[in-house]
Amino acid sequence: MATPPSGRSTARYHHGDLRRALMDAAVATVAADGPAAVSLRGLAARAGVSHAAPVHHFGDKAGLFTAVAVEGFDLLADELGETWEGTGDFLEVGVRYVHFALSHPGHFAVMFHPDLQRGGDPELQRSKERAFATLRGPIVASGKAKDRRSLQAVSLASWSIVHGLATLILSGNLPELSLADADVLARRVLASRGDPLSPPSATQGDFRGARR
Amino acid sequence: MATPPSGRSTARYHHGDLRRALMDAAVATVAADGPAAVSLRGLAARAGVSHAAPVHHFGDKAGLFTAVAVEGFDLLADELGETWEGTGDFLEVGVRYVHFALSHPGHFAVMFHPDLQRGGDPELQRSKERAFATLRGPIVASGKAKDRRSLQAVSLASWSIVHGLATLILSGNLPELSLADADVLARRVLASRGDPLSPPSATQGDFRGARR
DNA sequence: TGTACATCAGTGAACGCGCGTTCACTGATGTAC
DNA sequence: TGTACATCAGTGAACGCGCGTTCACTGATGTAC
Repeated sequence: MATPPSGRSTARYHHGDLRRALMDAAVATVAADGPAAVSLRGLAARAGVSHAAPVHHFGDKAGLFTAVAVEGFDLLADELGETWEGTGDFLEVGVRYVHFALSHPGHFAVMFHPDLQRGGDPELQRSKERAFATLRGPIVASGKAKDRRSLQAVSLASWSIVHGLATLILSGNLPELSLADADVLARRVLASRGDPLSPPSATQGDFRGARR
Repeated sequence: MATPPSGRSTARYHHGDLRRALMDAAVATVAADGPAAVSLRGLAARAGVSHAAPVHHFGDKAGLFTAVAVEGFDLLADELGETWEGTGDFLEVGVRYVHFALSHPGHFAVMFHPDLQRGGDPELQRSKERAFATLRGPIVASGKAKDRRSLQAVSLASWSIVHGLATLILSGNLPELSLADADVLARRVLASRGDPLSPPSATQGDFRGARR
């Protein structure tokens, strides 16, 4: 048996790599029409195989979405890690998060809808933890978060703003943007954190101390 | 004809208020299982009428979701406006945004999925604009956003962080929280904006100037 | 006050469609000897 | 090198189900006179 080029040894029998083709079809379908538009029959048709074939590879829809989520978290961890290593700039890590979401909309939607996935899957846990570590790492390393509670608040604030911006763009709540324009917008948004509502002398954060 | 208690004059014929009952069923279904779980037949069954009845009130699913979105934006505008009037504290407006999302998960999901709605609907446009004005208003009033571009960046940053936090909680990406605990968490997250990565002397924003 | 008519909310049968799942099968690839 | 067998990816027919939509209808409410 010819070993397939990628790591997975059970692929590349008849179809070539049906597993890969089905995941690609799923990702493209989610990106175009959302997770609700995915059906195993539809993916099979798109990959050019009979409608019962996907069962062999993923069991059911949740199995397929779990595989997509794992791949997505691994890709995200790679991209964020690379950005932090390359720039040492946490703002750029945030910009990259948004960039990832917009350039992998199919993966992104599946990753953050746990109800589509097999919750207990150990590989999913691993890839998720690895991705979160790339956001948490730089914050911990800075030594600014004294205790667990403040680490939680700070990392959740960072995660929320980039996740919120990505979500608003992807869900169609902002005007259409090119990928390059989105990078510029994300950079501007993340750099704009001086609080417009606090007194000029004590600019701290968007929300802090904002009183009329 | 007895005028129904609420404004809408065509309701309250046979069923009592089928329009209201169908919207309630839709909101509850979305909150429990997401928009994809909504079918006109299912809502009809839930409201105790025949499966063809909903067509009379909404035409189709998009019509129903549009009505839910309008109601949601109006509720959100009421709540945010009331909070700003009552407290004058923009941080509390943010907390209230998250609180609204968690206490009206069915409305919230529909509101921010424009592909479910009738895009051109004028009442939808109006209610949306009114809701956005309650976020933009306090920022403009502060006079801190000099030009259009900085107003855009600042308001989008504020919107992103609260929308992101709400979305992460609702989509099941954070541990389960009571509504009261979520208020506390939101307050802590929004108040934590001192940048953990910038030098102690120039604390500005989570992302700004974060270099190793 | 009473009758005749118009309106319209809601009914129920019927349609065609795409879905997930099951199951006996085919045929290509890999392995034992 | 060659044959016989095992494995397993993918097939295709069949099933029952819930869906949106259409359509002729019923019957309650509102209105004209």
